[in-house]
Amino acid sequence: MSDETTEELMGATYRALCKHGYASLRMQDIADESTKSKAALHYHYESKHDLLLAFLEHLYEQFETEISEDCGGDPETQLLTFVEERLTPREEGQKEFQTAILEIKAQAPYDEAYRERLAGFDGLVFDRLRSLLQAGIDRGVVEEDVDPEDTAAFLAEHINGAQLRNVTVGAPLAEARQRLRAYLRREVLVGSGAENGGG
Amino acid sequence: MSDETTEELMGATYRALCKHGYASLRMQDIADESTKSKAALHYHYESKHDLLLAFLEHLYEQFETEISEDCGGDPETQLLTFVEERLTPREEGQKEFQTAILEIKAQAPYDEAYRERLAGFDGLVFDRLRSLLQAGIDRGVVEEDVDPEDTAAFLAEHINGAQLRNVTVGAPLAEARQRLRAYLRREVLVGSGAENGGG
DNA sequence: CCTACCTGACTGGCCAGTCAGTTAAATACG
DNA sequence: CGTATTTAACTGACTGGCCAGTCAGGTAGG
Repeated sequence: MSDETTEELMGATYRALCKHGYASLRMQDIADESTKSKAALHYHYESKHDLLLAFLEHLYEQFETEISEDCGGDPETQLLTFVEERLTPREEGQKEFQTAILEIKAQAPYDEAYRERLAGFDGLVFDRLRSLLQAGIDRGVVEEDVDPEDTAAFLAEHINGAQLRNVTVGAPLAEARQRLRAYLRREVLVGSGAENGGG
Repeated sequence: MSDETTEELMGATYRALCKHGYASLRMQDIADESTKSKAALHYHYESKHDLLLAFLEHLYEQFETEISEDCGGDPETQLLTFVEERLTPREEGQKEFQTAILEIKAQAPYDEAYRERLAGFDGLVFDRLRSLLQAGIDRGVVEEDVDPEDTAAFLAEHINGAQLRNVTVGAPLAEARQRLRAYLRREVLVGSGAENGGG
């Protein structure tokens, strides 16, 4: 299959997921977002499941590239930016897409292949957080008693939770972002936290 | 419909959800867990969706009762217990059930009725956390600069995230529990946190 | 004329929901 | 009291729509 075709089908899958979500996604929906027919999808991919796995793989590679790009500024800014970026919808349809991904996450326990791909994403986020925290400690902008491993996991959890709570009950992401920023400044970053005001 | 029948069908729905999850739950699966036939379910409930809503309602009432029961001990213990209880599978099949609920949460954006029920659960947890924090402040076991509203939301988010990350990528709940406990002791509770050890 | 790519039409399985009864218990009636 | 009638609670068999996946071709480039 040509790179062009791959790219088109991955794009169509993205758009279809945004429009319809995962649970009610039909092969026809993906075909409708592309210039190809439903049968063409089955020509290129063995099954719907197979296509979705390829899509996750594709997404992983995109994310991997993207995540290593935005390396501008000091660790403090980078950490704040990275964390808040996870909680800020950027493009059109980003929110719908997050929801679709959440649906896939909820399927992970029933599907090892999904689980593996999703573990990849989580690992990327976790590693990034950990290395930013470590860099922060090395340069003295992150508190010395912060354990990068623990804190990275804590942050990864919290980002997940904020997204989930936003999707589930409509809790505003902006507020979750503020709370997490406050946490970072108070607990993690040097020079703006609790040690300033004792009470 | 008799209370007995209601109870049986709600129980059957619970067991079926544990066994099959939400996405691949069939009316037949629920019937199989009860002494009734599939047609009987349709006799009592207008549709599958209707039955599931009734189930969520039932669950809400159970949870509401349960949550107001465990009112033993000081606010500190209660807070720690409550938070950690959310991150500790109790009964058989609790984990599977949490997964099924997560699947429903992921459907909330497409289904207002689900969203309302789930907002109810979230509200129950949030209110409990907030009042425990307030009680803690009043009795001097929770730091005075803690905002009960913000911290309750932060905790609710974090609990959601820990569960999600556990289900999605198999991150151990026990570790998430420890991290959250550490957070509470360090940031929220008086007398065991950062102010003890400066370096 | 062969291969890669693609299509419209079709098929088979799945499953929510329906329907035409059946049973048993309650209620009315002589 | 015994018998007729109604009603609630069911059941097994069926139906109709949906959709992933198939297939018998078609077309264009090498």
